[in-house]
Amino acid sequence: MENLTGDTHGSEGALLDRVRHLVLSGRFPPGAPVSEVLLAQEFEVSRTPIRETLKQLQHEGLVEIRPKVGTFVREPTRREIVELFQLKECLEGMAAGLLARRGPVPELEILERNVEESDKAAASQDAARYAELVHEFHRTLILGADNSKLVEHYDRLMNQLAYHRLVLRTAEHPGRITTSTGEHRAVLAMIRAKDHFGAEAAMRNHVYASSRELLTDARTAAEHTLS
Amino acid sequence: MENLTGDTHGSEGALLDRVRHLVLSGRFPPGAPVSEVLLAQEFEVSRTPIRETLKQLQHEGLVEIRPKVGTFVREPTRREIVELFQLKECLEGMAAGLLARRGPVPELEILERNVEESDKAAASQDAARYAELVHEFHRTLILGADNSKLVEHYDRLMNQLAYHRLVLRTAEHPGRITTSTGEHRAVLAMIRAKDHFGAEAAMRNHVYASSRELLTDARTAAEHTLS
DNA sequence: CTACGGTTTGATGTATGCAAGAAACGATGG
DNA sequence: CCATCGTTTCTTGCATACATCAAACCGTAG
Repeated sequence: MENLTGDTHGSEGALLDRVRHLVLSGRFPPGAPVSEVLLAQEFEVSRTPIRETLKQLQHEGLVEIRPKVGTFVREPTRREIVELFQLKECLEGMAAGLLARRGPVPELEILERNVEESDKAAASQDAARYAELVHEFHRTLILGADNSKLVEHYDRLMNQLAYHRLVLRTAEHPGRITTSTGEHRAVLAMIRAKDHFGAEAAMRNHVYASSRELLTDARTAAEHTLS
Repeated sequence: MENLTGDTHGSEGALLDRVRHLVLSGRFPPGAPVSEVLLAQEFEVSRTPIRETLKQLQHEGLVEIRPKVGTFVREPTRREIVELFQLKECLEGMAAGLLARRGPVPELEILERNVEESDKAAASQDAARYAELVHEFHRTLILGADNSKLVEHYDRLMNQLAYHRLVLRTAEHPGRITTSTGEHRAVLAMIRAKDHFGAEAAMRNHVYASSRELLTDARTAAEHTLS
């Protein structure tokens, strides 16, 4: 589950990943300032590489840099989250379509095994394992599209969604587990049938359903917090 | 035609845009080294802001930074270009669909006027004006989707496509002019009819056709260069 | 009590100096 | 003549010092 984005550019990206992980860990509440000197002390480096890292994170949408003022943890608005899910739907639908066109590729077998494992995890009510498998399914699908630029944009998108904070809650819905696996199977069936059009539609439908679930969940969770 | 991306973050982005413009101007051939000190002298600033700028451009895919070696103008491979056009098709199709759902919005009138102007430009064989209008059409469509994250990803995508180098050649095909406008009209008709499904399909078709044209053009251009 | 202006403070933005490493160059041995 | 190894040189990578600016603070006047 470590290294979600998969971008380890040698030794440089290590710092970026560490800072990103720190920001996403919830140690900084949304809107909190992220001081350059504090991070520099934390990671025992100078401000210069920290600055570059923060610029990257700003580009990823994780933090907001107000010039001459400071860097702050960015809390995405509900609207932005909806927008990001629309994009997710678009990109993952595209991936499903492309994968369907490719024919029999090794990624298909990985996806097959994934749904099998998902069934086992669902049967044993292993929410953590199930969430991991869901993540793996989506990422394998993206990788299977064989489009490196799609992967790049998808990674950026998922970073913007602050993956850790949002998506992992899906597994907390026991009812959602079977539904999700069923939708995964539907997508796979379309891909196997080389129906790229149907595969795209099925994937879009799945992403849309998941996002709706997450969004209503977030709303009720927020209401619970308020009450 | 300046400021293609529209991202002028106060005074900071100015340098970024200038460096990007310089890199895209063809003054550096693909693969050429982009020295930090040279850029620093060119823009009369220190190496520090130049470094940050180059990191951004690397993130945009315009340059490649080899650690401890240098920064080099990145020549996208043909495959990458194809991948980017696939993404373009996906994103612009999504935008057309979203715009169709929105109903009557001011962007629609802008698009209407755009095709009118395009006809005029085509009639007078004003290739430059036509190219400008084509660009404006696509960007208005993206903006009309009312999805800020889509705009961000689209801008990044267009930067990666090294817009100046590739797309502006479209207008050099006299035959393509009318075809393109016709496809624009088809998309607009679907949007007016609130057929978001058809709008997306029409837009995808248009982007695909344009990309095919550009890619074959690039191939023949390369062959001409070689002969 | 409130509004306003000067000051202080703390942050970022930039410039510069030094260290480290990779590629190019040349000398040397075969 | 060619391969190889040491050296040189140019680059980036990082650390530090200074400049700059925004926001908070406080004292004062109304």
